[in-house]
Amino acid sequence: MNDELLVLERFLPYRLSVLSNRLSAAIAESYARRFGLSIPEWRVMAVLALAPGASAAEVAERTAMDKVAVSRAVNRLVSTGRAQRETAAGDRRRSVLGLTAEGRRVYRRIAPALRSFEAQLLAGFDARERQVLDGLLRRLEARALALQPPRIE
Amino acid sequence: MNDELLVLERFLPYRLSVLSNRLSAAIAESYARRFGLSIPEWRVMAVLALAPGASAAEVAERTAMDKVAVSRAVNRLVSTGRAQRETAAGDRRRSVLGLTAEGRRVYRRIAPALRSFEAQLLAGFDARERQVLDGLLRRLEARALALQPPRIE
DNA sequence: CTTGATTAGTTACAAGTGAAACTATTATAG
DNA sequence: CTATAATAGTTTCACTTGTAACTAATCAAG
Repeated sequence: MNDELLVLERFLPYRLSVLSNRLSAAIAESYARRFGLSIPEWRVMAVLALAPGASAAEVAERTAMDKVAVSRAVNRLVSTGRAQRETAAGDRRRSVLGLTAEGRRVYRRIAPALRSFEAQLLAGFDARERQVLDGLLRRLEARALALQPPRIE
Repeated sequence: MNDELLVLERFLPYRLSVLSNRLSAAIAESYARRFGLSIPEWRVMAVLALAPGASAAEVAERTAMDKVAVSRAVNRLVSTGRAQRETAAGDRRRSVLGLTAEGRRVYRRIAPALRSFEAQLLAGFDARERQVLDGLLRRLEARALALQPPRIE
């Protein structure tokens, strides 16, 4: 294979991008249709369900979103009555975020459907294969963080 | 593990999204800095390098982009002198796209750097592991296409 | 204390994106 | 042949997103 050429369809970052976009689009379309949620909003909800009381920075950390995106998503969630924002007692810069009862209701509708979607996605994979996949992804994740960006001269 | 909960960090579509975004961002930043190319522009170039004479629809097909994005990317490439657009002889709706000499020059600078980035990303993987990864991805790609979106009631 | 640096989060603006409407051309049915 | 439908690609408009600048609060050095 000529070293000067790059076949997009075989280029790992491209394949991951296409696969990931297809999955995200299918998933996002579902909760957007039913609840008018965007991807950032859903991600914030998913974190707040497990980490109630988190600050915006913690949510950003755990969702791989930046703080601006979190701020906007939280605003929409608050204005639709799905999340609440208070000010931290000890540090009035920090916000204390959480789902409302309504937010938890929405979450409980979505989370199981997504888990079952994931289960179907992995339906053809036995336990060993899942472990292998997990391990390979874990190593790719680590390398992606450590690697230097391509140097183009 | 409670079936009502979804741990974002272990949810496969989310992991793929974060991994893919990190990789794409690192790569895109490189060719953006050096050549002012966006991701859509680079993808179009990558296809045209291998399939000169393709139409916009063929490019859209092979890059998983929609036709609007292709149209805009081609416009920018043409205006920066990296691609050329002619009208197909037999069908004047269809365009015949290709890289200019300058476009090919840019491509030859970028493609090897990206291949070497991919090589580094996979540096810790032996031949068998690469094959396994390829096979697992292939199956996920197939399932992603076949699967029905989550049904949220 | 008080001043400068840091941190949390928001706002503003420019650029990018997607869906739908549109133009031009070719294909098809009657 | 027309008239209608379908196809290729572009334009438009509303919306999202990303970067940088900003505000408010806390921290740290002197």
